[in-house]
Amino acid sequence: MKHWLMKSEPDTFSIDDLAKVGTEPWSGVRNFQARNFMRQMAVGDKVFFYHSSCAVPGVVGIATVASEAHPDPTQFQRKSDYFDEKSTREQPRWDLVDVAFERKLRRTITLDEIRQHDDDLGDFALTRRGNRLSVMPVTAAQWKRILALE
DNA sequence: GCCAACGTTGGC
DNA sequence: GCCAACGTTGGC
Repeated sequence: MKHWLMKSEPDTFSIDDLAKVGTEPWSGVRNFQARNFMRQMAVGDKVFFYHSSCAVPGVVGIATVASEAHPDPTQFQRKSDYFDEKSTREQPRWDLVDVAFERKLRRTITLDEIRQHDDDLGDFALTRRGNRLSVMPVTAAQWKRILALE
């Protein structure tokens, strides 16, 4: 089983939104590296749900991967913000996975806190300078250490 | 294949 | 709202 971190802006889609719907197709990823990570996901993988672009950025919950990667339907929808004219049904460019709610953390493990533990965490995409990836891998050791902060 | 211009992300 | 950093695009 692998571990991941997925970012979401709480104004758009928060952990409470995920709790409400239960399962959400993670549409709208339009970055090749992030897409490739989703292609590596398997059902049952654990996901840190991370709130970005907000007052207190950080890990707010845990989700699980609920489907293999499959084509993101929004890439075909002309009216969608995520429409991609280079995508065809035969050769879609963008995939998504379904993400299922598992639980909210008892408190937010803030980005600030995670940074303070950089030495224990080793190389971590989230705190790498200039990182903008919205989907990234987390090692088992990083998962354990971050969760221990809860 | 280089690289400037542009758009986006995301912390602050 | 600012801006650093980065990915993508497109001209050459």
